[in-house]
Amino acid sequence: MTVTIRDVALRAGVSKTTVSRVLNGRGELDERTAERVRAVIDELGYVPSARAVAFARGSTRVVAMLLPSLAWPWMGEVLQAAVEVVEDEGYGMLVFTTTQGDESMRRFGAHVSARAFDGLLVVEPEGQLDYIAQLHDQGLPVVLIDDRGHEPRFPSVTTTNRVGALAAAQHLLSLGRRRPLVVTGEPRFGCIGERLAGFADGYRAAGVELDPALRVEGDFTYESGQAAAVRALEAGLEFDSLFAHNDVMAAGAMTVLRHAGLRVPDDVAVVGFDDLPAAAQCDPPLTAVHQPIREMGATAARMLLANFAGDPLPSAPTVLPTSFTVRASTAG
Amino acid sequence: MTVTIRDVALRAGVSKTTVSRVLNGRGELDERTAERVRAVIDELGYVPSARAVAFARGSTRVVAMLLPSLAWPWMGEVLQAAVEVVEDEGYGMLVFTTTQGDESMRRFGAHVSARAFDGLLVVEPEGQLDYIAQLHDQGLPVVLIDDRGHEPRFPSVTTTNRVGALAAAQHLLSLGRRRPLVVTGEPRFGCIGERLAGFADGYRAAGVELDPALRVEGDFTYESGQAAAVRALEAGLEFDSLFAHNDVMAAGAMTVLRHAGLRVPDDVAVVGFDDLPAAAQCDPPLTAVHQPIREMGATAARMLLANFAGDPLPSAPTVLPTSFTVRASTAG
DNA sequence: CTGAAAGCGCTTACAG
DNA sequence: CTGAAAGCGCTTACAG
Repeated sequence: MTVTIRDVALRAGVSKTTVSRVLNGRGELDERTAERVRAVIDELGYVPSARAVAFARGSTRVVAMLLPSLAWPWMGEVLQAAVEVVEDEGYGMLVFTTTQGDESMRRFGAHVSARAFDGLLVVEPEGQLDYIAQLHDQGLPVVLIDDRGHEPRFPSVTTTNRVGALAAAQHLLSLGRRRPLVVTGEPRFGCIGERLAGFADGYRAAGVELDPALRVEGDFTYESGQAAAVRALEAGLEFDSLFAHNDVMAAGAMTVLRHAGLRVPDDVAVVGFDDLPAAAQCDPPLTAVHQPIREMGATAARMLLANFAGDPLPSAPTVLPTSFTVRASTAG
Repeated sequence: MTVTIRDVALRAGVSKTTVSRVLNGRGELDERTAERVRAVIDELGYVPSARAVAFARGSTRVVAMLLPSLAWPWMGEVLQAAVEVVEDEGYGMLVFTTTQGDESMRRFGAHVSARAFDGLLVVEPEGQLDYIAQLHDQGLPVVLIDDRGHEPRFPSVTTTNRVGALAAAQHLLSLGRRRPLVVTGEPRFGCIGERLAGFADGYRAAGVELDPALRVEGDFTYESGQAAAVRALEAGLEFDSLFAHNDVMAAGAMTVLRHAGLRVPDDVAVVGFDDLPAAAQCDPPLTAVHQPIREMGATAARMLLANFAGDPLPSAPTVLPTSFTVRASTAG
């Protein structure tokens, strides 16, 4: 049989109330009594039932994270970072993915309604931003990890897309590259506009107006990076560098460039965005704007936990700075 | 105020018992009564509290997964597959990682003791196989997803390492490659022995005894794949093909080969193991033994859920077959 | 077919 | 400093 608070109370000769107090360090209590209770707890190997505590307290000590497919490397990174923070506080992390579309959301909604967790972390909630906002308005603590520039009406953590892209421009300029091909993500995302603007800012500051023809749209996939490079080459575009809006497209593009006989970085210097671990494993290793993915996940989780402890969630987005990692794809 | 079973009972003019019955479809009940109760449930938007149900039933409808860092691509795949299965049954998935070593295990142990979930999925429990076995012996439903050949004393799902490696050998032989360099993982893992044996089997069947000198040890990382290739080249080893015990080492090795002026597949045909999505994004795209990672995750999750429903967990490992994916790294 | 009542294992005013 | 008692919101024998 599993030991309960009652067993401990009986054995220690105190009330359950007292045991509960030493467990939670609440209320003044005679240090000797506490000592005795602790001894019994150890002796019996007593651990409070998570179910009973959750029920009695009305909170679960569990936070949920809603994200698209975990099969994307970016997701593993944020999740990992958030899990670590949450675990440190003894909380559990419940994960939900949206790979099944509406069906996923229906299932997720059931857990929300059942109040199966105390707070929520969200990543890339394409199409359900309104639903999430509604949950937030209904009182569920929510923090969005906003890598797509959604700028929602509820708490979020994001990064400096514009400044990051500016750094990419400055780096390429410092290498004398004045005709960069830009491989963008889907323009409907706010971050794409920011990255384009920041990049243009950098060139404009050096007196270079970017040629709109040197812009190809991708969709963040490897294949779209390849396709973008193919289109640019077939169109006979002339470029001495390439700035892709994520690492993966940069990698796809580099493969195409190499097969076309172009050398990276000699003929084309390449810069990515994200700086995931795989960036270092490209050939050549990829220079990239470093997005603080882990910090974003950890910060969002910390905000949520602080909120449980009584701190209000900041209404303005929390912005974490990008940095810039130089590797062989630009640094010969 | 959130609506409870009491509100529904009152409004429908029945007892809480009856409401509970229509909720759980248990016991015979007048269809008209049930209909009326359902109407009230809809009207009030009633959803049973997950906390209260878990407490009353003594089970949580949550399964946990313990895995090493989520930052490894393999992990995202298994997790994703398991999450989908679990979500389909309305269960939640709690994730724990072991990136913090003993501290992680201590925290995880606290959740186990608190009976915070009904069953456990484990991946690569290096060093804590005994602890997990102990949990299993104490009655916690556990399934190991065994990609490392641990062959534990409790339920597990694994794949055909030996047969997979055999297929790699046959493929290389069909290409006329008789001097394969083998880049292994750490030999302490059972799967490595099996992959070596299966590969040797294939060659032996063709009358070729593999040269033990043509074996270099790696540790499953990209860098170790590079290092292995460097060592082989520096040692002046002659090989016309390369079989790496995972994709990532194959990718690392390919980079080194290319920089050494060797062409893949013309000079060296390369085969990996795992066939993660990234294999298709190598240059050239990587031929690989396909490990059924997703099926392994899904199967393990299904076994656990079936066990909750009363099915016994199989005592022998459940073995899922590998397949073989041919791409340009061997198929010029 | 339906309900009253006990029970799941804690926490938390309230009283002393 | 400590305890008796109510309460959290369900499920489940048991009785009818």
